[in-house]
Amino acid sequence: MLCLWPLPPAPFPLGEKFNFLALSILTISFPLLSGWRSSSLSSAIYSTKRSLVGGTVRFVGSGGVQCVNCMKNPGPQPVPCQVAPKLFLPPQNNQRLFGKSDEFLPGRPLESPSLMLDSRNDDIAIIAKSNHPFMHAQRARHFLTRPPRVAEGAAFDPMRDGFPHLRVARPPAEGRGRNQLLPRSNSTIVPLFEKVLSASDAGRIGRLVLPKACAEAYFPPISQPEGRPLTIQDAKGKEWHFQFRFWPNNNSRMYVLEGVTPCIQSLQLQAGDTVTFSRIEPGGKLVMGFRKATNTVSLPDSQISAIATGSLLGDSFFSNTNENLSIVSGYSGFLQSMKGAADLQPSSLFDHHANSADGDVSWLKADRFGGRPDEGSFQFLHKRSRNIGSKSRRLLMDNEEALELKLSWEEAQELLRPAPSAKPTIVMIEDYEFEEYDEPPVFAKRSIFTSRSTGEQDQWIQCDDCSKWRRVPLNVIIASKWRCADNTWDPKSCSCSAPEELAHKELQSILQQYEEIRRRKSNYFLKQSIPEMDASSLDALATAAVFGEVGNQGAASVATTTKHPRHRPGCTCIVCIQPPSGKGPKHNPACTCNVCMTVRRRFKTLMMRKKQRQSEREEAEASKRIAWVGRDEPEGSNLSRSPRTVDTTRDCDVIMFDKADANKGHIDLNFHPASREEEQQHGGQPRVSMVSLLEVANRPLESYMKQNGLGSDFINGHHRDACGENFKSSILSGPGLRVMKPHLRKSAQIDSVTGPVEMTVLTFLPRSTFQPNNILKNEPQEYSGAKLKPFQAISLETMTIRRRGGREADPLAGRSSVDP
DNA sequence: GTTCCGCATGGCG
DNA sequence: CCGCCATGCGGAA
Repeated sequence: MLCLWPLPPAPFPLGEKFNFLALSILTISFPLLSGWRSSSLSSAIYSTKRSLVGGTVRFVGSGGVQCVNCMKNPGPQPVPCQVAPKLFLPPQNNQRLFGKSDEFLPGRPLESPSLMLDSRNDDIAIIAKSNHPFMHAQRARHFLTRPPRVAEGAAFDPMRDGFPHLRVARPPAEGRGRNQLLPRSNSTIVPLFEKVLSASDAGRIGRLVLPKACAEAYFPPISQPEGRPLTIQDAKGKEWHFQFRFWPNNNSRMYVLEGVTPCIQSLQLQAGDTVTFSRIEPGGKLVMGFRKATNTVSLPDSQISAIATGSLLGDSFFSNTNENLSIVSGYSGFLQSMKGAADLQPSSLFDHHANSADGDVSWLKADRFGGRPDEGSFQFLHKRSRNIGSKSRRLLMDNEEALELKLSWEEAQELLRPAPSAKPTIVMIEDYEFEEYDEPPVFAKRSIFTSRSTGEQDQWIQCDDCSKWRRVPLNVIIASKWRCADNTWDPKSCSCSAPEELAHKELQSILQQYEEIRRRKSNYFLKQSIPEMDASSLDALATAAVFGEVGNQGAASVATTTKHPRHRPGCTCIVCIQPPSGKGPKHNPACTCNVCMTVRRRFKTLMMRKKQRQSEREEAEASKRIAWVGRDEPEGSNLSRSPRTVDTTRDCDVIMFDKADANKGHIDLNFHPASREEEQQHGGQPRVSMVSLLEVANRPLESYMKQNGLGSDFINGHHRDACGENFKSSILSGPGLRVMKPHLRKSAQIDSVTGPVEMTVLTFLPRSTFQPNNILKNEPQEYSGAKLKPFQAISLETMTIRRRGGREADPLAGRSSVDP
C-alpha cells in the first residue's frame, strides 16, 4: 500500500533546493491486526508539491501500525478496518504532517526498555536497530540549512508546530487529544534529525559533530561552551552520558557531542552509519537511534549529514527488536509519484531491509538503478550529484560508488577501453614503453574479438535484447546497452529478427573459448595473489603463458584479438600489424614443449638480464655486458629471443610471442606452440634440443646464475635495482594477462623462480600507482613497493604499459653452452 | 608517548 | 562571500 503524505507547511522559506529533496522509498509492513494494515510505503522524491495524499498511522507499543481512522484496540481478533481506505487519504485542511492530526506511527512492537519513557528532558534513548531506516531521506542539508530557528530557551520544544510526532505505545483513546497522551501509554516520538557519521565522528576522538542548526533547534540550549550533559539510552536500555557542547568557531559555534566513543563502539558504528536523534513526548526525552550502513548500502545522500526530520516531516521511526515486524516509517514528505517502484531492481541495501519485512522494501532502487525514475527522481539524482562535496564524496565512495564499482580488477579491465579520442604518449622507462593517456578510460560493453585465418579480425557484441551476437567493426566501442537495432554497420543484422551470422557451433566454440580464457586468467590471478609462490608455480606460470594460445585452438577462425583496445585501425604498431595465428594443444603445467620450456628459460634469461644491468650500473662497463651476452646465448637462435610481445587485448587477451620467424623480424601475435614445434621439426632448423632446454629450465636458477657469473643476492630479494627490476617484474606479469597488482610482493615477483615470465602486459593502471615520474628519475627508493599504493581497481588516471618489444638483445643470445 | 582538548583551517555548498 | 563542518594541529594533561 502506498502511503503518501503531504508536506507540512514549510517552517521556513523553501528554496530551490527544496524542490529536489530526495526521500527514500519506504516500505513498511506490519501484522494485520485489527485496525492494522500492511503497507508498503515507497518514496523516492520529496517535493514541495503538496498534492500528495496523506495518511495516518500510529505507532503503538504493542507493535505494528495502527490506523488512526479505525483505531481498534490491537488485539488478536482480526477486525477489519472499515475505513481502511482512509488510512492513506489525503488529510484535510492541509494539515501538517504529523501535526495534530497527523501521525505516522510505524508499529513494531516496542519491547525495548527504551520506550519506558523518562520525563527527563535531556535523556535520549537509543531505540533504533541496526539497518533500520529511520529517516531515509538523506537530504538533510537543505533542511538543516533552515531548521526552525529558535532562540535559546525556546528550542527543544517538543510540541512545536511542524514537528512530526510519533506516538509510542497505545494510540490515544478516541477523542483523546494529542496533548493528552498519557506518559508510558501514549507517547509520541518526535524524530529530530539524523547524522551520517563522518570519519571523525566514528573515530576515536569521541566527538560527534552535530549539525549546528539541528543542535540549536532540537537540543537543549546551551550558552556556555561547556554545554551540558545528556544522557542517552540505547535500545537495550543502556544509558550513555554525553556532553553536549560547542566550540566557538569563526564567530559561530560548532556543536559537538562528546564522549560518544563508548557508545559508538558499543553499537559498532562506523563512518557512514547514521545516528538518529528523536525525542519522546511528553517529557521531551531525547532518544537516539542508529542505522547501520553496509558496504552495499547506498546512502541516498551521504553528503547529507543530518536530517532535520522534525522540521519537515519526520514520520520515520525506528525498528524495534521484533524481527517479524519491519516497520519502516514513511518519511512524511513523500513522493509525488510512486512510478518506478514497481520495477525496482534489487540492491543489497534494500534487500537487507526486505529481509525483515513482509513487504518489499525497495526504496531508492528506482533512483539508483534505473527504475525509470519520474521527474522527481530525476531531480533527485541531479540534486544528489550536485551536492556532493569532497567529504561527502568520500562517503559516497564508501557507500555508493564502492557498490557500483564492485568489480574485480580483472573484470574492470575487461570493461575498460581507452577513450576514443585518447592519444597515448609514449614514455620510455628503462626498456619499457609506457603508453600514457591523459584521458581516463571509458567503460565499454564487453565484446569478443575473433580473428579469421586471413588475419582479419572481428568484434562481436551481444544484443541486450535478443542475445544474438553481431559483428561490429573493430574500432567500435559500445558504451553500454546495445541492441541489434543499433547495428548500423550491418543492415542485414540490424534487427533482432535477423538470424545470427555465426553458426551455433561457431558461436558455442567462441564463447567456450572466451570463458575458458577468462577462467584461466582468473586462476592465474589467483595464483598471482598468493604472496609466496612456490617453485612449482613455474609450470603454472608457463601454462599461463600460453593461455592465449589455448584460446586459439579449435576453430581456426576463432581467436581473441591481438589488438590492444587503444589501437585503432591504421595503427602500425608492432602489435597491430601482426596477424593472429596459432593452433594446437593445450599446455599443462608439466608441459615440456618447446614453448613451455622456452617460457621457463625466458624467466631465467630475464633474471640474468636484470643482474646484468645491475652489474653494469655498478661497474659502468658496457663492454663487460657485451662479452657476457656473447657467452650467454644458449641457443643462438631465434628461439632465444625474448618474446616480444606485448600486448594484451580487450576481452580475450591473447599471448603474442615472437614467432620463430625471427629472421624476418616477424612477431606472431598469436603464436602457437604447436606451430613453433612444427616449424622447428619440419620447416626450420631445430636449433635447440628439448633435452637441453629441459636441462636449462630445470637447473636451479641460482646455480644457473652462478654458472653465468651472476650473484644471487637478488634471489634473496636484496637486489639493489629495486626500482627497475621490481618494476619490470611487476609489469611482466602473465602472458596476455593484465597486471592485477602492479607492484606487490617483491619477493614473489623478483626472487622466486616462479616469477613472471616475459610476457605480455597491458593494463590500465592508475598513474599514481606507478608513479612514472619517480620511475623516470630512477629513484628506487621512491619506487619501493611499500611506497606504491595498493592497486586501485578503477582509476580515472590510467597508464598502459607495454613491454617494449625486442629492443634489447636477449642476453642469452648466442649462448651455446646449453646447446647440445 | 599518548590522549585529550580547544581551536584553526580549508573545502564546499 | 559566508556559513557549515570535517578534520588537522598544537598545547596541555
